[in-house]
Amino acid sequence: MENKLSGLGKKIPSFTVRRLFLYYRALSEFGGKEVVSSEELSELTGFSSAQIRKDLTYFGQFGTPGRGYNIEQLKKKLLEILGIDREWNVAIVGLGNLGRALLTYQGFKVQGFNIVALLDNDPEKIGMTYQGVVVHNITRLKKTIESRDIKIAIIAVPVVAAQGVVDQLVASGIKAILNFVPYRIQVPENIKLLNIDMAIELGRLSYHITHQGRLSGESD
Amino acid sequence: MENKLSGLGKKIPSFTVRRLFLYYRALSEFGGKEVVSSEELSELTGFSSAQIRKDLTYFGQFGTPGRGYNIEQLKKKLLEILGIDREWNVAIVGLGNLGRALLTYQGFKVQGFNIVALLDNDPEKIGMTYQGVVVHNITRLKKTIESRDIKIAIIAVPVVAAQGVVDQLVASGIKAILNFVPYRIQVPENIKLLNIDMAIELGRLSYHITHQGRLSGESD
DNA sequence: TCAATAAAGTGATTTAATTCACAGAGCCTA
DNA sequence: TAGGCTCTGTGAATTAAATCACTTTATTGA
Repeated sequence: MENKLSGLGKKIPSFTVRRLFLYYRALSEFGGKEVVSSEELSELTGFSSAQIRKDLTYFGQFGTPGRGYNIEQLKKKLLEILGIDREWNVAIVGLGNLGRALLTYQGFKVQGFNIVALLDNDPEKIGMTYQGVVVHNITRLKKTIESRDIKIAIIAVPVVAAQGVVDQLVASGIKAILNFVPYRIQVPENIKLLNIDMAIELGRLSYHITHQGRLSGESD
Repeated sequence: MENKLSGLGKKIPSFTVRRLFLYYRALSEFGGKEVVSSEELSELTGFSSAQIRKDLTYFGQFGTPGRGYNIEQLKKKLLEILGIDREWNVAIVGLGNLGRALLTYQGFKVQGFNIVALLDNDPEKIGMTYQGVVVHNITRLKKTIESRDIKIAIIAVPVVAAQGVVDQLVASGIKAILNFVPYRIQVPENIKLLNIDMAIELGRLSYHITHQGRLSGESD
């Protein structure tokens, strides 16, 4: 248990990581105050104060009993824990409407995710520049990923191309993939794959409307 | 317990609803076969066969012991359960890059979600037509939502505008909102709000890379 | 018509996540 | 500098979800 910050030895619930990010965001909206209690952070984020305290203690003891948490210090710790105390080079593969929209999404840059490479297989797009970044032929994927030290890729290609692209990304040394393709992609277990599937979410919404008024206990 | 299909009386886990959608998608990829067992569906979706059976029995008994599930019949049931056995009118509020990309996303239409209204407050955009749909001034929100019988809205506006837009949507009788704005929006509890927060997901990816090799038990 | 078999359905168990509730640590005031 | 107060940190209890493992039921072939 040498290094508390790493969360070594304990199993961190997946939801804890999500929440840490939201704590960070909430803290960033604070102005003026120096210290915040778990109770105040609870009101701001909607999570229970007990949960906030427990989430934080997975990684160490950051608070002062009787006082609360020093805001700047806690923000710094959260940045470290989440690994966003640095910049990341990111590639987008697939420059259809969604891929191009993601490229312009400001939320990424703010958090230090820089989109430094674009890849597509459409001859019309190869060579074009979007937001100052040139589109390369997907055949140059490995070279691009390696030379720019890219660890994170966002994919927004057609379903039929998705698994092939991912296989190439994995072979190129990518570590994490954000997948917008509505398809169950396979990756080796040392690679982190997160899926954003908008169709599922719409399905959940229509489920909810359809079952309104009944206790169908869907949360989140 | 009159109507099993509605899930009345039981509490349905939120993840069950997600999975039902994925079962439906998997079944749709089947060709030729008439019947499928929970074991086969398990291989196709990655969820355990026991979980699949349990998920389905929340809504009734659809299978035949010793045989499996009739594919066409099960697909039909899943459509009903999810409420996607019909078409939904959907509005997009906010036509920045993301909003426009969502408009062209084919995945929506395929599942019967028709984007029939676009709303923005930018004079440059009002009156323009995207994908055959005219952009209306957001001041006409209520009128638009009501006249087109829109129950679902997708919002992709700037953070500062988000809560205000949602309040208007709620006042207009919307039932469900898919929110792409990285902000914790408040809604009355009879309204379903789902958030897609891409920054959180990137945060999770960088967390994972940063803590690689340690047991930090993040799943999904 | 009757095994044998295959797979659904489901109560019991296990595992994971959240909440509870309180002991103890640091701060402030008199 | 003691005493009260506040709020963290954390085991214990609870709740929720997933898995296990057994029972039941339909089907098929002899």
